[in-house]
Amino acid sequence: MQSNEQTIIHLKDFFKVLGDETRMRIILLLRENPLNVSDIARALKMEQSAISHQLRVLYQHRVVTYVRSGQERIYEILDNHIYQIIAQAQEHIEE
Amino acid sequence: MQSNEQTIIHLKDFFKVLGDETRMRIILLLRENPLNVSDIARALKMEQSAISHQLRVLYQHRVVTYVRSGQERIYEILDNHIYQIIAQAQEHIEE
DNA sequence: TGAAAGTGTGAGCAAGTATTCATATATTGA
DNA sequence: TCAATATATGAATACTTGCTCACACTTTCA
Repeated sequence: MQSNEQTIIHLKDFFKVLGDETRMRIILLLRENPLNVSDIARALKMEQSAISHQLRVLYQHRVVTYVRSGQERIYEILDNHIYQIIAQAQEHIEE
Repeated sequence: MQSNEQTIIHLKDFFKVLGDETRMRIILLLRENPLNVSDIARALKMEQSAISHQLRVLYQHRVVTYVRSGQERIYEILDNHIYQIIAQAQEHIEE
């Protein structure tokens, strides 16, 4: 396991993205299936704007991507590998 | 993979702890071997107080523990499983 | 007992961040 | 083209957080 300066920055940035309740909820929600912004907002009972802001963070950090469908954007997880990490964290927590 | 309210809170809290540069440095530093507070501060070129504050966060979240040795506290990682999670995150990032 | 060394801790401050509000942009369909 | 719908975005604000400073606490040893 390497741990130079760049790696450390990338690691903490990655974990920081997961270290927010709203973003974590979005990630877990998208495990079921892709959803558009309004559906996510409704599911989490939050404003569309707040979700949109967080989706941007997730997009910029390559956690999610989206496909257009008319005027909607259907967001989905870019790489399901992230759920392995979350599952491992969950195991770790439950000890 | 379960994802009720409590689980989500625990997950984001766990990731939030890892989502800080200083704490990540400490964690990676302690992979080599246990260290006391002064040594950690010296290694990271930071003030003892700042390290002490962060060690408390790591301790409260059960990432590290310590043994007394005279007036020193030798900190060590509580569960090495955490390095598996970090390694997986690193793989994820490098894609 | 008293000084020294190692560490912990509370207050304060500066920087970062998540949300809301208002509004802009983009797409569709009439 | 124009209204309606979906989403994005900038500004403002409240909240969080990491660090420093000053000092308290603890242990050791002379």
